[in-house]
Amino acid sequence: MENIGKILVVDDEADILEFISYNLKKEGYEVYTAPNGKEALPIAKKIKPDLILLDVMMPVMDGIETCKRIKADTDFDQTYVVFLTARSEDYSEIEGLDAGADDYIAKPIKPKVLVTRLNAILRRKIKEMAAPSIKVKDLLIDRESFLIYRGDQKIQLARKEFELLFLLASKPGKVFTRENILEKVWGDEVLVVDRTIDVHIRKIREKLGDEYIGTVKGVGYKFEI
Amino acid sequence: MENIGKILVVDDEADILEFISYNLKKEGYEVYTAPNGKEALPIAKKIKPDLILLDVMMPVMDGIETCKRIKADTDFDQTYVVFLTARSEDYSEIEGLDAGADDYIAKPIKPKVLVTRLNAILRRKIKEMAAPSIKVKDLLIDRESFLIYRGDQKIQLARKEFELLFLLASKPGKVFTRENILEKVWGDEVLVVDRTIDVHIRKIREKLGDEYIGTVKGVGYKFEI
DNA sequence: CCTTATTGTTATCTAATTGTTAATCGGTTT
DNA sequence: AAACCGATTAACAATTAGATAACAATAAGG
Repeated sequence: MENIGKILVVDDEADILEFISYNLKKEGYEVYTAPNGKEALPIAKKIKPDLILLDVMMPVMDGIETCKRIKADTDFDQTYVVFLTARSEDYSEIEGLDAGADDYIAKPIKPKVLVTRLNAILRRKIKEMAAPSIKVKDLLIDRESFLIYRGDQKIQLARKEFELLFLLASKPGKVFTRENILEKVWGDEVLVVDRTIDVHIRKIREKLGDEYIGTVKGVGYKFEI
Repeated sequence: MENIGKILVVDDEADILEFISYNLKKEGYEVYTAPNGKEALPIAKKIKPDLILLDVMMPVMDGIETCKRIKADTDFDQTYVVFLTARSEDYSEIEGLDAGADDYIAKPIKPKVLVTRLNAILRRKIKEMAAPSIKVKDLLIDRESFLIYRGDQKIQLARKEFELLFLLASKPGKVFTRENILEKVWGDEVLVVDRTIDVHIRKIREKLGDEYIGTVKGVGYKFEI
């Protein structure tokens, strides 16, 4: 699996650290760990993680304090912070929000929930940072206006169609498997059947012509160079 | 987080300085500090802050005096000054007004209040500095008179309708999400439901015709080029 | 204080988008 | 040539988002 992001996990219990770490690595994340807030900060400074997963209750420096320091540091403008909170400590939700956390995950942690939530958060992040427009062949695919320009012709695609084309066009020539596409365009919360993608591909071809999207039988689709 | 403005905070108490600084940075402001009026002036000269947050009671050079000097300097035409005043020192309100302050915040400071007030002030500032009128298609959208001119026809929009149209027209073609619109037109203190935007869009379309504002389903609205 | 205009909410209707299914096609394999 | 495979395509169904109208709350002006 490709490299999809760096995550720093901070928790004082070695078991939990390993459990989370294992599950995230399996997912393809680059995982770093720290046993408390104090040690976490310099590590974070160095590796610039995309996301920091922070236990609220820790010795030395707790999650709230760590989060505050992270959010106060402009180096971490691009870093998401997610709290791990025991369900009983729901007071932390208030404090945590105040400290600037971006999301919460309640303990006990289920691997599926963990991975799903983090995927969702990081996908959002990637989208926000994505280039607003792509130029390929004679097309300009423009996120600002959600239009495809071909010469002075404007072509309007439906939202999903647009996202799908945008994905393929973001790496012309690369074959995206249906699994890929599903994950990136639909997100893993949603469950749709494979054929749905084919149908959307067809709609795009109808609107743009057949010359842009190629089929690689048994593998997936790609934007033709 | 985007860069939304530069703020210079001037106070002789290091604790307060840090407290304010932290809360404003969290909000995305670029924050500078100074311990008194005398030191504040050269810093202000250099960084040209959008807003100066000024404690009234300070050694070396107090807030009133500092404010007078700032307001006397044409370099700071564009700079807002907000006083921090202890509730008991209400006399300062008179003096402060006299010195040309734009607003007051009473100590003890609550982070929410601080941030909300400054956001409001700076939003107002941004609006005031924005181009007073926009020409798009056959429309002249004029802030001075809050009127829309089409040829020699004058069209009157309600305030919110005007602001909304003005926003969309400020970047013709760009799609604004409802979230975008809410933030820019309503501001984050107010909470209104998404449909409200739709209704305002409809009102604008009623008054101007359907050809100006386009809908991008699942995304938002845009001013049609 | 009353009236009116503005602003905001809600429920219903409509149309576009999105998703499913199944028949069909074209190429490959046996 | 028959069976097989995955992709294409058309037709249809489900879902969702937005338009709209009618109404309620709030603010502004006389």
